[in-house]
Amino acid sequence: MNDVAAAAGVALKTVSRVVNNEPGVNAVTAGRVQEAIERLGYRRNDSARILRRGRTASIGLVIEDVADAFYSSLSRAVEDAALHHGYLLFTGSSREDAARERDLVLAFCARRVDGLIIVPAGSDHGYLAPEFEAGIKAVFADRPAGAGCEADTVLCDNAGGARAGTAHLIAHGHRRIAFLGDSPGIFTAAERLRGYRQGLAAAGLPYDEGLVVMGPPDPARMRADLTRLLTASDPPTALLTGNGRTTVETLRALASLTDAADAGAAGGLALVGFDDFELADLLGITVVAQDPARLGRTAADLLFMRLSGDERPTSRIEIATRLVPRGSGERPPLPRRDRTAG
Amino acid sequence: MNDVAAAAGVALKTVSRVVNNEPGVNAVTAGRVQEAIERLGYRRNDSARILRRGRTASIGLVIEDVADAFYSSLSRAVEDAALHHGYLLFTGSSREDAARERDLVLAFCARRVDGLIIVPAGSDHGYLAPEFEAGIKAVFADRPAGAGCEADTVLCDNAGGARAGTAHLIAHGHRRIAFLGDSPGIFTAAERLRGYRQGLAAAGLPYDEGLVVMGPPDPARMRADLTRLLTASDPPTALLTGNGRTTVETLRALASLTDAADAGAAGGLALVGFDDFELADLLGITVVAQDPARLGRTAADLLFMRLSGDERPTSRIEIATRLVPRGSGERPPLPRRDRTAG
DNA sequence: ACGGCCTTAGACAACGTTGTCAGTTCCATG
DNA sequence: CATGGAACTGACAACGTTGTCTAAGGCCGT
Repeated sequence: MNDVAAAAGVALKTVSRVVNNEPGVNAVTAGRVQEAIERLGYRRNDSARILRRGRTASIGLVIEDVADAFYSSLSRAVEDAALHHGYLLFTGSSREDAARERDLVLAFCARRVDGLIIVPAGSDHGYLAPEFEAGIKAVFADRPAGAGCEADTVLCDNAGGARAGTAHLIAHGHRRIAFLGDSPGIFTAAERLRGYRQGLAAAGLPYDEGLVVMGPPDPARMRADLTRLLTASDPPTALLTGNGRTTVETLRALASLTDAADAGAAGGLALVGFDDFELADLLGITVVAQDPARLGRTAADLLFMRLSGDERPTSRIEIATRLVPRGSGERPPLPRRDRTAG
Repeated sequence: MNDVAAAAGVALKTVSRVVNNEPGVNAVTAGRVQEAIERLGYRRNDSARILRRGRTASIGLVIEDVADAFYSSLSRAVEDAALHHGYLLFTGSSREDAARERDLVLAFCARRVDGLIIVPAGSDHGYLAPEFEAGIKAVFADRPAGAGCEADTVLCDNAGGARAGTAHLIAHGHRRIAFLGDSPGIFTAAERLRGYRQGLAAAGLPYDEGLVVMGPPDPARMRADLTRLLTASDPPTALLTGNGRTTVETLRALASLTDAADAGAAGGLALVGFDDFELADLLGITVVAQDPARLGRTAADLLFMRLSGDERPTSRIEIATRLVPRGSGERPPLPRRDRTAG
């Protein structure tokens, strides 16, 4: 900018005015400055601008994994909102690691992002206190913040969705419904388990721990668990899977079991998956659909309202789920076979 | 930092040394400073640091759409590499819009990112010249830069993959193979068309323009085009689809056609899809698999080599594709039916 | 002709760091 | 005891902007 000023024979401040389209510069002078800018290929240094002005016009987004369809949809919604407000977006994946989440968030804060949208992996967000003190705004998405951290939160109606999925299966005649969820430490997984239990209770069905399997969606582990479930003395006739990855891995496991000798009840199992996924329509999989784009958009809207000075008490928004019947969830229970004869 | 210095009764510079773990500070002093830092909740301002040091330890990634599985895999690989090198990542989606790509890139440059990884949407990258002049490093991924822009480039072997897919179908007896590609203006789409033609030529088969349909994967348009293709007098017995989205929409269209009255040859069509996708295994879809993670990793590696001073001439790397047979591509041609009798 | 206002332009400090250099203290050594 | 050097600490400028304040000149009304 100094060079431009020298080249155009004006003061630094005049160049600044031209660059920022500030009024009060004579058209002729502005033209001369413009010409110098182009001749020198000058581009404003936003780092200095940020330092001087105190606002960075950027926000940070911490999700669990960009490569996951749910989070990449969310990501895109946030990105659109950011662009729309003229903000730039830092992105990082926590990979379900609380320390990594913390490092990312603090790195973003060190860059003085104006706001954060966080899908928390950890359950302790005390580390944010000094940042809040310093005026950073944060919105939690998909999962609530850990205790002692007051912030806006946007969630899916996890329990409600799981309850609806369970009720749907029950309405189609199922009495033994297994729940396959992600690690119970994950908020959404726990909530969906809760909804499943509510669904059973509402229909007067007993809760059987033997029908519940939880853990990260590792193919080998899931295949083993499914085999165990289906070869038990009183196997389930329906499955409720707890998230997209789990649903997909369940389908893979079921396919491999159907091929194998110990196929058992795998063939006619009813299935409802929590979270929609690409091609579920073609595969005829009934799902409880979330709306990750809406989740992201809502979180971003909240954040930008805060950034524009909104000081209302923090809110907690739940986004409704929608049951999409596609066939797999409407299958009636298979008549029980005597497995000892198989 | 000033406040911390005052609180600890030391000079600014000493605090700086402590914060940056520089040697030459007495343990006792360091302790006092540390204590003040914690008491005041001080966090270093990286904006100022960046301004002073000239390096931002951040890179910008411009892709086509985060919500697309191919790009989100690529994204994740880049993110991992960035994190590994201690860099932060700006992300933005161009949405296949050259102007948006340009705006994003320039915004990143204004923030003085150290490097860029770009999946170009536009074909003119003259706007980058001043940035290169200023020392920015850029790597193009998935598609080459427009004319007059010398930079490292990492591509898939698009033509080779399409050639292999075509050869695969020919090897299974097909003679009339349709190609369904994305808009011909997109580099990868054009390259894949080229590979398809090479594949035909290598087998001595004629190139029939009537068997080629290109355009953005819009469901309605694709359904109409497929219907037209399959109800023609001499319909194809096999399809080669040009990317993930196209494959998926083709499957949807085929499913809907099979339901409909004018099903025609849709049922027994062989299909090879360019680009692998989630659940292709369960659906039994033969694909020419790309490796987006490797693409991203390679691009990031190249970039970080440049950032660490590598001055070798720019390179252009092609990543091999891999044909994954899963059933749909191994179906023999259906015996031709006399459509006038149908 | 003069004072006041508006337009345009520039000087200067400040944003919060870090690199450079200089100063102080203290210990070991001659 | 004097001296050299190592270890530690601090003063100051600079990074490239922008906000504030002041100055110069032209125009208007009186």
